[in-house]
Amino acid sequence: MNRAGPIFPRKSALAIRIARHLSLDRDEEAALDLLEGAPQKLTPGEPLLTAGEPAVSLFVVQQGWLHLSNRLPDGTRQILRFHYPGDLIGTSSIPWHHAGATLTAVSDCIVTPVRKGDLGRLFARHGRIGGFLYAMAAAEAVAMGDRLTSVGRTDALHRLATLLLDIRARLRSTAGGVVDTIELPLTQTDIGDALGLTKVHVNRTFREMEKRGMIARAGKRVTLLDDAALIAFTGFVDRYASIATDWLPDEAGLR
Amino acid sequence: MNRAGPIFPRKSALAIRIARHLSLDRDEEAALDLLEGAPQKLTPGEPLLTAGEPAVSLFVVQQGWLHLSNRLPDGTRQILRFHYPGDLIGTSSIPWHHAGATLTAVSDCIVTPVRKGDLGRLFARHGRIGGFLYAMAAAEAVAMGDRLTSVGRTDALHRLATLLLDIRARLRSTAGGVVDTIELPLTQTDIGDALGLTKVHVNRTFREMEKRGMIARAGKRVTLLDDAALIAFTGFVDRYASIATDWLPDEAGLR
DNA sequence: CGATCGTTTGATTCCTTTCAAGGCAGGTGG
DNA sequence: CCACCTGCCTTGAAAGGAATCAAACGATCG
Repeated sequence: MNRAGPIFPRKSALAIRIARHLSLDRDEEAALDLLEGAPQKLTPGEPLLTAGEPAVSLFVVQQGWLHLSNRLPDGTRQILRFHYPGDLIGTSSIPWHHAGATLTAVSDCIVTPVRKGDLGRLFARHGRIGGFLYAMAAAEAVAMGDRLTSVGRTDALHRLATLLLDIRARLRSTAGGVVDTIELPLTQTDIGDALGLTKVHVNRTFREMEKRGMIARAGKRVTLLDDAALIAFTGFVDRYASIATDWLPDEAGLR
Repeated sequence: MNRAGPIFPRKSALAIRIARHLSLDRDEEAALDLLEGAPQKLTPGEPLLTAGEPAVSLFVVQQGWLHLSNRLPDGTRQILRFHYPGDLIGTSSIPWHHAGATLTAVSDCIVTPVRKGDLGRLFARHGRIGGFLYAMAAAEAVAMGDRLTSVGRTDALHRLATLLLDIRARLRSTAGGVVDTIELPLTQTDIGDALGLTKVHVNRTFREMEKRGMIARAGKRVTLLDDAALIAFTGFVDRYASIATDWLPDEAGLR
């Protein structure tokens, strides 16, 4: 890797994702090209934005994983969701002047800032893109609802299995191809904080899954051994496979 | 009440909420006036939209409460959030052609439909309103994150206290005035499904809160006895108090 | 090579569930 | 007008899943 400058596609991962769902006209493409600022690198564990802190920008993930978390008065933490390349993150600071939750890098990351004012202009001038971002946010809300369901109503085995399927589904939606082995940059503590479990119990649950032949592990690498069985076991629904845009007018319909 | 036709403000509760945060020009007001279809009544327990069902419309809550829920293969239910007047609901069916979760009336309700295509045109032509809807969705996502944190990381007493504060905060943001007594249309089973607890334990937790002098109950009416103490106890943050719109261009800035 | 962070394992405790059943209020039908 | 049903609230006893407490082990790092 070249240290002199960021190496990632000239096109933003967000622009690529949008273009995959929406056919953009010249104006819209130009607006997206000007949206993001200079790329920024993060190392594992580095906070990008802390809850309560003033926030003037959102960010686009270009490379790496991050997570969004809350901290309780007693110090315990809940991880709300994980973010992957192409995600527009820091949306929790849109409705207020301060960040509503904390963003932390999980792996080495590259992100690009989007000033809130610029996002506002994008919404005002290129509403179709705004509509797509709205749909993306809606899909993410559904995914968070699935997590809440998992945490609120299922035991540790189901929660962990669902999380693994969920992570795999997102990696697939980015990577394109079929992924069946996951390289997990997460510690068992992180996983526990995402699932509402202690790290000790996460560990026991991993072992239980191995013993049952649901997964195989090698270091940080996890392989899902029987897809169909896991999906049947958890009732998992992939929310990332696609996002409908037919409810948005096509270019002509803009009038 | 007059049965001949719906009795609620000519103005939609959504338009009122938007206008409270954003100063609308004539065009935008007109667009909002045409957005919603004929009002529809619901009785308690009546489903408005069921997960998996094809969905062509969202809805605006004009009166009453509803909840959004998921059901697991084994029949258990998780309530994801409650909806109140002024909320745009059914957004979980935006990214797909089918509803992503189930909407059910909690009390007597009046809702008005918004066709997805009409919402799409609103986004494309009146992007500032789209931006506001995006901010509203972001605030709701943060609130759901708070719920997830509560369910994943706190015990029954904290969860219930937080829920009561949350419900009270939303009623206040609608009702305007100071509300300290809540008229709960929810059964203890509903509350359990929202908090990831059994109805039995919800009951014991209510009693415990009474015993500790945190609340008083009379039928379905709950009174929060010591605000400051409850807020300190839970670390509750009111996410509904306000929504920033200064990141959106004002009318002039539209260009 | 000590130090630190993360994983693993065991023993015990505890919060919540499960199972069971009585009580109460509102609605229905005779 | 009242017996009867049904849904919801309430309470008790026992069982269970996960947390807590404790400690050993392994790997990475300066």
